[in-house]
Amino acid sequence: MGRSPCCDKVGLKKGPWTPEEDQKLLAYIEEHGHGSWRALPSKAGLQRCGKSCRLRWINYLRPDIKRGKFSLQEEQTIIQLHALLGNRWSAIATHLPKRTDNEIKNYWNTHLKKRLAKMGIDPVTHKPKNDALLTGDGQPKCAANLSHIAQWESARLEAEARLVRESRLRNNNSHSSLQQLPNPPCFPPSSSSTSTSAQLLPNSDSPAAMASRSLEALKAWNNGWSKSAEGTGGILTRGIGGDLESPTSTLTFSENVLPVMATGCGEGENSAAMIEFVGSSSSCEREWKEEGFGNSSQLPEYKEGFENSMSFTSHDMTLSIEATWTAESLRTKEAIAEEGFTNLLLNNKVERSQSEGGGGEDSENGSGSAASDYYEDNKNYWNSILNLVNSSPSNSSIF
DNA sequence: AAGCTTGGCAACCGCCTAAAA
DNA sequence: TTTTTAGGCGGTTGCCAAGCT
Repeated sequence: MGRSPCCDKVGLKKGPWTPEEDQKLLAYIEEHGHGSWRALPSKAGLQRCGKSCRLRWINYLRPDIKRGKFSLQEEQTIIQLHALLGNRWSAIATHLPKRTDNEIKNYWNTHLKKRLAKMGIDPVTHKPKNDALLTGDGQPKCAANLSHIAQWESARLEAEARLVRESRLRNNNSHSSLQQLPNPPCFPPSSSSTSTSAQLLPNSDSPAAMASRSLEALKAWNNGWSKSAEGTGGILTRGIGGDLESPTSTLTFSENVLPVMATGCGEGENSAAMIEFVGSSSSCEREWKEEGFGNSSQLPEYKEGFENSMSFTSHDMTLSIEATWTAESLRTKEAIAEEGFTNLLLNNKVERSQSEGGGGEDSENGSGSAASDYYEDNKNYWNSILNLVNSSPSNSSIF
């Protein structure tokens, strides 16, 4: 039962804006700022409701709007963030500063969604539609892991975003110019079985206390990473243990890993968050083994995909399919920057489906290839999402 | 050339949330 | 503490242009 629309008033104009109306609105805002949108139309001499003025300004008249075709990089960013955030267009738009949420939403609905669907990727779940790795009950075997990982990473990012925001508030609490970021909605979804950052950071506390606790929480989080990394031969592996444990998710941080980023958002960080899929990989691997694939060294396409397609340097493919990006992998960054992650991913899909062609999915015995590709794509896909987010502007209001 | 279909996009609508009263 | 209201968000609609028959 929301409020009645603000445009009920008779006599208010609806529909497309005329150049004259645009001019009036533009002139008024340039001179006075928009102030109260509700009061603006009468002050500006417009027969429109405030909401309509606001939309027109935000989506069209604002001077810092970039219009026209979306670049490959922008497409990639949208796809990646959509995989992580879903239809939260305003959050996605914060990573494309010159694009409006409406424009992104439209572009998704008219272009990207269809393109992904064409490629056989479910635009909602970002997973292959005809999943050859379905379990008996029709659930993708690794889907739950991916979902959990995304949820946990989201929670972590939320905490980081809060921390940054709160630190700034703390440091600049007298600066009214600081833009307030919107309070993030509860995320990850309620299905998440353990603590979320929302629980870690109760809203009732003062910003300073919250910042302090945020810091502690993040320290604990990151300490956990580094501690458990000891003895893993340089690959920092951490099950989300203790009170942050997720039953299915395992993330990995690496101190010396260089981020493979196609977006150009991040450059030179020494630490990049990367999903190692240790939990999911081993479970997937176990499942593959159970299905007669033996060990993962019998997944040549998987390894080849790492070495060629994404230029990974693999470590011990047999044990846990752990892989990391080393300095050698930097060429990947350049390659991807040229080719674009989206193309890389989507072309892989196309080529694969074409090569599988005619006979469709080899869902029986031949699923080794599909399984490995699926796994590889998941890893690549989500790693790149996380790298994207990790290298995003610190003031991004992603949540 | 005319009619029809499809795709793209601007704008609207309804709901939610947080702030103000 | 409760109610009201402005702003914001995501879903949807409807218009228009381009392409097709």
